[in-house]
Amino acid sequence: MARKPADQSVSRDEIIEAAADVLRENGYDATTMKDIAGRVNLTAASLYHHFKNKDFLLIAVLEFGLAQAIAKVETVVQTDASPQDKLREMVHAHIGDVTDNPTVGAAMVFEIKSLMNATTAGRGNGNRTEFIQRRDAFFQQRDYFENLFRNVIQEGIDAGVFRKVDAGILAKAMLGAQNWVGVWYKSGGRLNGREIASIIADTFLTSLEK
Amino acid sequence: MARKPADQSVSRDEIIEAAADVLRENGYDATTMKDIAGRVNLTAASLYHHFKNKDFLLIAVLEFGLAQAIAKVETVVQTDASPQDKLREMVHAHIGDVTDNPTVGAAMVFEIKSLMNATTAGRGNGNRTEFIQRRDAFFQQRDYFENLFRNVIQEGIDAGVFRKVDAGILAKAMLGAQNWVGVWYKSGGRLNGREIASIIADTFLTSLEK
DNA sequence: ACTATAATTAAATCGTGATTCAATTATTTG
DNA sequence: CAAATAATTGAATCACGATTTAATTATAGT
Repeated sequence: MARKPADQSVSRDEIIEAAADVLRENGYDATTMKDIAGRVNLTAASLYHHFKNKDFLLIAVLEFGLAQAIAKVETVVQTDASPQDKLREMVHAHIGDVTDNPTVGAAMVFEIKSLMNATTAGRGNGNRTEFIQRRDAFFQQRDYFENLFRNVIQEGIDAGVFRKVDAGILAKAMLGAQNWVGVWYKSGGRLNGREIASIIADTFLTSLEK
Repeated sequence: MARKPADQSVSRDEIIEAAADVLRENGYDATTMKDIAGRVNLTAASLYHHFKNKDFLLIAVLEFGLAQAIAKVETVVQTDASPQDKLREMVHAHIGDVTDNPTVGAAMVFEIKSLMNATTAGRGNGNRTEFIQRRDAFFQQRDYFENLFRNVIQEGIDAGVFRKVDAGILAKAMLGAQNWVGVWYKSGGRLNGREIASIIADTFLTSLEK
């Protein structure tokens, strides 16, 4: 009943993934610290060694998921492919991320709500301001992610290869459709992630054709 | 401290709308029965006269919102307009619903999660089965709603006015984009609901052109 | 080896919030 | 109007779950 030997020790990242799992299944409030701890054979109390409180654990999960999505999409953006090809690959990257990591995918849709309303009432309150900052930073990252799409769309328009549309709304529509996949997707269904991505990418690219 | 005179009396529907409001702001778990009751000048205890428990109140809100959306979209479907015009109007109906009733709109996205995980642990348990039924029925309605879109898309394909696409996925993509509007839309923003609907309808219709 | 630091835990706090109860007043029905 | 029903409420219950604390063992640094 104390520190576990090195090989049974649990890392911060392992906790985050476990938390994402449970969150996916139960949602923030329905998920107890004990549930999360259980997944990695720890007790609830142990989690407090790694995270200040439940809110911070939640935000860590979301940051993790978003960072991953951004990373994948960014590599595509940095390519020197045509706007069409870039956008197509970005859709694949995002949907691929969402489908083969449904755990995080759904969380990104559902739990942001919990994030906005997070209390961080934890008695100690210097936390509160720190939390607010992390949360705001998170939402900025969300915007950044969305802008990756918006910018490529705009690039295409400026380059004359895309029809002239409202890039901002288009980007939001795309993210809506793509995020939603994380909600309804079930592995083993009629189509796999790649196929779904193809159809959705095709839908928007066709719409953008001049 | 007992029954209020007729004019101050609160109806079941008023409670549902108040609940939708609070839910929109705080999310299911963060919303207390007291919060909801407060909105209509009742006490938490009073709510139990109208709803068996919190879960049933939640489902009542969602049923209400979905029924409303379905009603609007259905009237368009029954029209004898062309698939193109029908689909355009359906998008307007849905997004219009979501934007001028954001309260319910966001709930439809976020709270279904709470619904799936609803406990209805209420000691009395004959409730449980009843709840399961209501919940299943609700999800069937969701499917029905989605199919309204799917069917019109398919009609268009069959009639040769739409490009041949996977109607099922298209419908999901559309609903994803449209539902998402309820999440980011703020009245007073750059565009109003009608304008947003136009852009999104245009996006998908263009994509479906032969 | 020895000391400081890290990781864990069992057990104790502490609130909060859903639900239940018994009592009370308004409406409705016959 | 009397009885039955509806709508409400304040005051208990009752659990559960986040967080804190003090103690304990493993590792790392020197």
